[in-house]
Amino acid sequence: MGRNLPNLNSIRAFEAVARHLSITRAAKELNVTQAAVSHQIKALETRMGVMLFRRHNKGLLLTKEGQAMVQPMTNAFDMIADATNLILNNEVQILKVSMLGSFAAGWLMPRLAGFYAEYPNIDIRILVTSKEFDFLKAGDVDLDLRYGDGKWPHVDSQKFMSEEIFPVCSPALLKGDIPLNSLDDLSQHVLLHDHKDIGWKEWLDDAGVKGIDYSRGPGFFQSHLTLQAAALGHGIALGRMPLVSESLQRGELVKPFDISLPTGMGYYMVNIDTTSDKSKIRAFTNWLKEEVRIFEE
Amino acid sequence: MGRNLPNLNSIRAFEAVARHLSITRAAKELNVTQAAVSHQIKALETRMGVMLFRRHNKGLLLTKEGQAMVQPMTNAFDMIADATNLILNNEVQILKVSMLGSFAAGWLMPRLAGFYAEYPNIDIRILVTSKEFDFLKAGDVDLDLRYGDGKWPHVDSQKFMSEEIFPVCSPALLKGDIPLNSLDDLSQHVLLHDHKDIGWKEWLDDAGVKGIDYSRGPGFFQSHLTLQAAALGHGIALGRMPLVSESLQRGELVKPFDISLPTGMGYYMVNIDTTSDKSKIRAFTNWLKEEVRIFEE
DNA sequence: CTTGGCGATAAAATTAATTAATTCTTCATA
DNA sequence: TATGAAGAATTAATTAATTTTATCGCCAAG
Repeated sequence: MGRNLPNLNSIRAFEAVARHLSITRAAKELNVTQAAVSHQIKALETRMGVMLFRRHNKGLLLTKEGQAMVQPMTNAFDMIADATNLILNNEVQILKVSMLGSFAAGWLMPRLAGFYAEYPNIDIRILVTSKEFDFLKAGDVDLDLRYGDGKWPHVDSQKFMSEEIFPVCSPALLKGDIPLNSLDDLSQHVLLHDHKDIGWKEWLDDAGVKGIDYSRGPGFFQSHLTLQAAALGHGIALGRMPLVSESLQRGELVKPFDISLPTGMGYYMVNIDTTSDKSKIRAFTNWLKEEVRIFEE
Repeated sequence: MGRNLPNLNSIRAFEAVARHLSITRAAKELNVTQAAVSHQIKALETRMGVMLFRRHNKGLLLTKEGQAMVQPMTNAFDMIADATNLILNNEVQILKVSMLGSFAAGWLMPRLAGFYAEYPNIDIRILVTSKEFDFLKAGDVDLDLRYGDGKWPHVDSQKFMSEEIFPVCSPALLKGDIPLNSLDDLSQHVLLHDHKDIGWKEWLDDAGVKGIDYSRGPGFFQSHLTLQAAALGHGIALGRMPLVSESLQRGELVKPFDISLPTGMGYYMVNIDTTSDKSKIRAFTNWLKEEVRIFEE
């Protein structure tokens, strides 16, 4: 059906300008600059070979040709919007994603509202896993956000974030009696440990700090508890980067030094349900990658 | 009216694919590659968070969601196309353009069909001028395509093509008894002259040919007659580039050498009617510039 | 087994859209 | 009249979106 459609984006711009009779206001509605809309209108007029607006003292007026276009275009766009919204509102998709609780609480959850706003038809169900994803119970999960080194045989994974570690402590500790200005001051403080492979030893080595007994201080079996202890001012913990994001954001923890060390570990997306309906998964993974991009810049 | 419209180009691609139930056929209709349409569909599905087609062994099938979208989208695009065509077919614009007859015949006319095809609502009326455009009678011309050096005081002109000169002769002459292989062979031939400032002397100087009496041979008062004489095999003329374009195209004349000399003269667009309805003028001048671009590449 | 048709994909290239920074116009007001 | 404010137009540059090219994989028909 060889229709001879004009450029649809120009038409959209035209329709908005015609409703407002103002390029500036149309630009606001379309969330672009006034210049962008002006360009679109000019291009459309050139392509049609007809002026659509009469430029006037105060504002614009539609020409006869412009007049004739407004109503059909408005109707057409309403139609498109209605059909789209029907699907976006009625067809709620459920996307089941598994991940570590620490990742959910420390990084993902606070961002998820943005996803809901952008994809009102996709409902994310978070399944919290303890350590490694249990393949045997994988039947009802679409996507796994997995922590590790990416070396899982026969698993098609895609990295989306790298882990980094750096010291964190409560802001009160910084203002306390014991100074924490130089790296050497660390020796005066309690070091809090978690039970991960890369820890204080590696960070101190990387930072070039010598003569500190990196093994002293209490250890916790969950990173979460270590961070809590740090937030309570009990000492200095090694924060892990996506995980401490929220605590830093809220000011519960601060970064006394700006030296951070990649641990070689990271977060990976693993597609579990390889059957149909890839679109909801793509929608989520694209959004996730974009959030990471923003987070890291 | 903050509608939440999806990307309109994807929607157009979707509508075409849905009608054909084939990406390849839709791509043909849209005059793009199959890959382009595939990308658009994927992007739309991702953005909607819903699969619109079920990929099948043979061809595609619409999903429930896809089904729901087709009819409204088809209607919407029909509406847009109808409104557009109404203007394009009913509102015929007349654009009056003046130019030298030699330019019209030698370059513009054969291309004009392309303009009519692209802008069915704009009717070009060509007014042939003899030498210089007569400003006193300018009232009923929108645009002047003027030949010269561009130095017209108080005239807002924009160059769109440069003139170049080079020898041309009839193809029969090349096959004749007198050879025309090297520049020196020119001395064996009749040189045909027109009455322009830059001519055989300048071209021969530029080509580094010495010892040829550049003034011998008959002269004609109109370039057109000079070229006609050359086409009849009466000798070798200096062709001027936009003007001999058609004769070269049709094979009436050929270029024995590949040395061409810019004369410093050229063709300029001069806006005469500065009042309203710039769009038809822009449509024509944009098209003209594009034709020149294609011509010169 | 091959072959051919069709869709998906990745990377690169090309186009189109957008912005930032001005400029131009047209009043309204000092 | 100046002067300034508000909105549209413009230009050049940048950024984003689209398209292509080339290739792969799948499946069905020979």
